[in-house]
Amino acid sequence: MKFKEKGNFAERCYEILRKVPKGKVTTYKAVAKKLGTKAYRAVGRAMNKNPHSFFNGGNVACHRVIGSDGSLVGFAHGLKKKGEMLKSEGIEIKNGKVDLEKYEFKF
DNA sequence: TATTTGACCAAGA
DNA sequence: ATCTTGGCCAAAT
Repeated sequence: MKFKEKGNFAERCYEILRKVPKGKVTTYKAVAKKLGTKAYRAVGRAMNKNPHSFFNGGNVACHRVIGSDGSLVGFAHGLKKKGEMLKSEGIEIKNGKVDLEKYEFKF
């Protein structure tokens, strides 16, 4: 009984993102690792789709996900917007980057 | 079914 | 420090 359950992967990502408290951020790598995979890219791609975005009535903080380097890699509505949102949550951004040491939320 | 893509990452030049 | 290359995995086309 091997159920591939494709599509479940993305759902998992959203669940994890929901666990990230306000004022904290996580990295694609961390999420992928949590899922027990190395599909960093797949995670980000799932965010791009983000069926649970705030605009869709969901509550997945896709903007709290950043690169392992602390950079705001990308955002569906523009990196600029992403930075603003993070600042609004109390996260300090320096030179377009976030201090992972301070704001990275560990599961 | 096969190919391409993507909000990544690490290493090399 | 920046740019390029290769590798990784899942979803889209």
